[in-house]
Amino acid sequence: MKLAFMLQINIIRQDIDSVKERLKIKNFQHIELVDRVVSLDDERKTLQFESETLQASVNTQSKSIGQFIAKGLKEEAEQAKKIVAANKSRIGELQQRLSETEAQLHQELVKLPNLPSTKVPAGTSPEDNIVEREGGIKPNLPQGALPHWDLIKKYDIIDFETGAKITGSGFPLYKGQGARLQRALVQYFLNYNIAAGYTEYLPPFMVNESSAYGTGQLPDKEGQMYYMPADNFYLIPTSEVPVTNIYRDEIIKEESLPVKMTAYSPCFRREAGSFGKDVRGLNRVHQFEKVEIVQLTHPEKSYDALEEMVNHVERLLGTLQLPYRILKLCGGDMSFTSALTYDFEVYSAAQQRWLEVSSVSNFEAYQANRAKIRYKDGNGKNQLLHTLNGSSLALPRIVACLLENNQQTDHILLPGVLHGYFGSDRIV
RNA sequence: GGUGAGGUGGAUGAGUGGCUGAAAUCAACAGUUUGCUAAACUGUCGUACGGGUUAAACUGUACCGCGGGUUCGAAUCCCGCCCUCACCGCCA
Repeated sequence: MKLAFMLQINIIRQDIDSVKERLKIKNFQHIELVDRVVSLDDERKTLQFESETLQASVNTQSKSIGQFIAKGLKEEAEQAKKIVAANKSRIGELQQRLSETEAQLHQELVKLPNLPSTKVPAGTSPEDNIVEREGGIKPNLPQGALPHWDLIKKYDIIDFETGAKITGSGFPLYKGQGARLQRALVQYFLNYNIAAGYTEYLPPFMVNESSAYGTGQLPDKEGQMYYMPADNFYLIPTSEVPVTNIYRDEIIKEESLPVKMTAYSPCFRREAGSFGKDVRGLNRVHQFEKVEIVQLTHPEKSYDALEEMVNHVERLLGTLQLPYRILKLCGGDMSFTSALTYDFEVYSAAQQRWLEVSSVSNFEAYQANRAKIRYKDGNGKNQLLHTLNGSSLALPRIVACLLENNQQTDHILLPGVLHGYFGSDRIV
């Protein structure tokens, strides 16, 4: 971690003004951090230079002490020891200040979010997102159509009340056909990703602090993750965290790129402070199932990979026959770590609103810098690669839409691709 | 949870206080040889942060799991922690 942040400061120093400009596009509120970070880095360099120069002379002296002793020149040895002792106390002070400065620099640096790509539109709220395209057909629901929170009761497939009894609100208890539908969707999504060349992983569902820093959840999302103090572990908010960290501190052969990985995991999110119909039913829960795709790519190929991933998710949504739209997020709505993000939303016909079901992002070198994920280039130099990820897909809102959009008077029809996995063409 | 062994460069693996940023072997890369492949031979071959340079060259410091300590000097000695492996206990 100590080494990695050094790389980022050099990128900032190359063009301080443009860094500030791009942070403004991201609606970042503390632009002054950039200047602070640069001046801390100046201080660091000065201290380091002075301390290392002194250390070099100490090292030379120490060698000569060894030689004096070997030749039996006691007087000279004692003399040299005195000089060394004087220098060492000075080095001690410098080192002290240096490590304080480094700690401050690191502390400030990790507060800086990723820079948005030049393709990102300015904006501060979801209204400023740009609709790239829409697909699928919105259904005309019959009179008396029910929202999913009523449908799940009607068919007895998800029990929020008992989930709340067992754990708390936002922890759904899936039952019978509801549980089976979860399993069917996970299976289908994984197989779909594997067919596109992704390697399947089943990762740990808790991560340590280094992993959480590596992908940028810390320090930004501290408090949004469930934390286990006894072991200093975090429950994962997405399998992006463990999966990307598979390659933390690794150097990958260039010819092995891109690395394509997929994983199912439950996701745990505290999501404090929301209420009302935004969080009703499956719209927002503390634990949910998700299948994720992650790519590690050559820096020059990452935007091609992003497009490929967007198309991949779009086709997947198409097979579910749900009406969807793709948004390019504006600077202010993007995550801390992202350089460019496309959100996928499906249309929830009974609620008559769009629900986010996937978010596909290019992090460029931001995560790679933190997690020290590199490849060796043609000149034998280690270079940061680019990381990307996306949901394919998050289950709850998909389920909400499947239920609402396909409801009939006494059953719910499922799309054809799920029949085999679910073992039936309908929920009854 | 208990006991024991161990963590050294891409890999294997030497190294118990200065001549060790680290032997040797393998892998990798470059070259020579070779009809091709193979083999043989020669050379290169860790990382990070500084100084220096148009860029190099060159040069300083640190790093042998992590963090402290002893010493003029630590991979090597001491303390704490983490991890891995083995066996035992418990257990899905």
